Amino acid sequence: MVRVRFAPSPTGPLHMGGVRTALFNYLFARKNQGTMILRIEDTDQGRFVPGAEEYIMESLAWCGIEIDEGIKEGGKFGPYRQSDRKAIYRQYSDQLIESGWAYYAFDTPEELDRIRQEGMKAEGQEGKEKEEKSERQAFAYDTVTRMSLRNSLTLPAEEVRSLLASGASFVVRFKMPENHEIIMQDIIRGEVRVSTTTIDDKVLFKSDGMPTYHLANVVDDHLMEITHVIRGEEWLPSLPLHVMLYKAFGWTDTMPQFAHLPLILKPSGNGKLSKRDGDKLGFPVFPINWNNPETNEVYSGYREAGYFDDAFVNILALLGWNDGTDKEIYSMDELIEAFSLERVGKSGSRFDPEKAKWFNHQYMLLKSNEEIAERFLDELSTLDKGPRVREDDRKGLGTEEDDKNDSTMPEEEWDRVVKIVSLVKERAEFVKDIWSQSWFFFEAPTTYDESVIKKRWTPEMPAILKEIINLLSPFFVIPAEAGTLSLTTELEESEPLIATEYEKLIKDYITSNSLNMGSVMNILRLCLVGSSMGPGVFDIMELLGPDEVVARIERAAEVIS
RNA sequence: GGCCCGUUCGUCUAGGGGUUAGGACGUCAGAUUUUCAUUCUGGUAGCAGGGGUUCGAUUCCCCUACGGGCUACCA
Repeated sequence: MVRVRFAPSPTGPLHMGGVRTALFNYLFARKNQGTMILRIEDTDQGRFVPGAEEYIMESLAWCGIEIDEGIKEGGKFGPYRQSDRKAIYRQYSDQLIESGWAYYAFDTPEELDRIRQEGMKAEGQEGKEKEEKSERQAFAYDTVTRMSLRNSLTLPAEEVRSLLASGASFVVRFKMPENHEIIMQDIIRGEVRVSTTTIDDKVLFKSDGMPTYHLANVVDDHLMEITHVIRGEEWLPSLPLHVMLYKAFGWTDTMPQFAHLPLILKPSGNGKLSKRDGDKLGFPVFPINWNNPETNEVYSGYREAGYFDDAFVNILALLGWNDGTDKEIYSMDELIEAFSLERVGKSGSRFDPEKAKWFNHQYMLLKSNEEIAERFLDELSTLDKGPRVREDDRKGLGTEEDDKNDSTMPEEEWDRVVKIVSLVKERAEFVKDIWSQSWFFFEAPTTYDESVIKKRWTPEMPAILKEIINLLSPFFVIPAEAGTLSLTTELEESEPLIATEYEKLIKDYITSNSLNMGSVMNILRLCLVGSSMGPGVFDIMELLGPDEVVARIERAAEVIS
């Protein structure tokens, strides 16, 4: 039975690299009918950030990453928050001391800092004689230095006992064996060997009574019966320690398998993508908006930037993984089906925001017009733009509950929006682009592109436009003389013109009068849209209806000439 | 500095001892179109360098370079 965990620390928002780690855990779990666990690693009380835990859960939920065991979901291996498991760790720390794998250390952080400083100076002087630029050897609490520091290895047993009894502050350190080669297996990287002489005596248990990541992680993974540890490459350097810990506890037989994922790098410049990048890079690094409770700053997320949840997951999945085919668009189910850790690459990947947009565009095309229309209307209601939905109708529009297409919107209006979406979505990357591609369906242009006028407008144009108006007037929905009147009865009686009928009407007129197709069409577009953009002129006419088309032509002719 | 990991077009990547080194994004050009865009077609561009091993290395090994990670009583 496969059991994996995603174990973030609630020190702030999760960034996209963290989400990808969660995703790979999830895909692996589902692929193997295993269990996905969310464990909150909050052993550093100093770095606790309010709201981060909720943020993590909401982000994963948005991505469709389902948790089987966790704080909210429960499970037999709880609690799932390390601060709630505090009582557990002490006994394991004690166990290691009893078995000689760990020891008490009484050096204060200040003392150690001072030693580090001095070491730097001493090395610097020494280095001067040899090589000016030689860097100092960083101090390490290790197999050689530990014998000259204040700990239960150097102090008389008596003194250790009285120190502990007096409540002196202490930490527990792992006693890294000397000169031992640790051979590790990583699913992604293969065999990794490290000599223990290069590893220092890591703190396992802090003076505040909490374990460090290393202890908590190993103890919890063991207790929670984790079978595979899938985490970022930044943990690879501590793998030897963890492996030694399993050995020290006598848990080698049930030690999980490890897979260290390559990192996601910034698109330009150096380094891995980091939380601190915030919005500096010109694209979001967070899955959903993050409101920093300390500064009240808001950092943008993919959700709010307009990315579809499935597109975002797809983008993440292909950062460092592929199934060996040319396929690039995957649903979550397809990802689960195709996923394997063996096909995760070894090298870090730079994130390409341009390609991310392309992915979103692909999902735009894939989704139904109705789904896009709903999102579009939601977007418009927050922008306070768009269809002339009456005030009382609009009330029903923005509310969260209203998932199905807005019942308060008249059906013809809804159909019209869907039609508009179908016309412009192929040229949109995000739902918000749909407005900039289609606003002229909802409001008449007030300005007219000068360059088009300059290029296409001729003295004969007013007469030509007049002729076109005459061509269309027989199809008015609202008779010119009538005032406000009931349009329902009129609508039922006359079928509105469709695009091909407009096309025939106008093209016939143009050819029979041997006019220039390009000029007339472009001027027509200019009248309707105000510039040279948008879908086919006849499609625009169909959706606008003859009354509006004529009104716009009249207004444009007046303004331009 | 030390330890560890990595290195195929600008980017994401496939491939793997003998290939015209494949795809995608981007970019450029052409075609289509009444416009912008889409779309289509085509082009551009890559095995970090040096040594081995081998009949033959981009592929295997070593070194160097470069990139990245870690080096806290943070995770």
